[in-house]
Amino acid sequence: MSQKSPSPLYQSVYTLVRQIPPGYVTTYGRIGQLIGCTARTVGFAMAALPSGSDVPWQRVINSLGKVSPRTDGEGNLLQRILLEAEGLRFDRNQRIDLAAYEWGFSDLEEGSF
DNA sequence: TTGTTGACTCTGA
DNA sequence: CTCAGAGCCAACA
Repeated sequence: MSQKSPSPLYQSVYTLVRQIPPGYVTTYGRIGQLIGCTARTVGFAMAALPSGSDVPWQRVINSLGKVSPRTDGEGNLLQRILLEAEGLRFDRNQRIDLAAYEWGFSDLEEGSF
């Protein structure tokens, strides 16, 4: 059952995002460095992500700790709702405290304090 | 093949 | 801290 549509690179992104536990978030750049690509490529993979997928794309945010202004429009709003349901805390400017919620891929990235 | 676009990040002011 | 510009890689026509 090989999936032909998406590139192997995309699968790497999705697989990595699936490893994110509930209540935690990560940034595009972090994933990009782990898979060996730039943040733009990671965001591109997310954009190609179909609705109803098993990938918690909602836990993927930008380095600013905020949801990205998707082209869909209401997508960023949905992301905020989903993250709040996970137990995350949003700032007055809809910003998340990465220092408390950013997941460092403990299983893949050792150390990190 | 080239050119454009995109859910980003970095550096400078 | 915020705002603005440039760089980056990958997919699509």
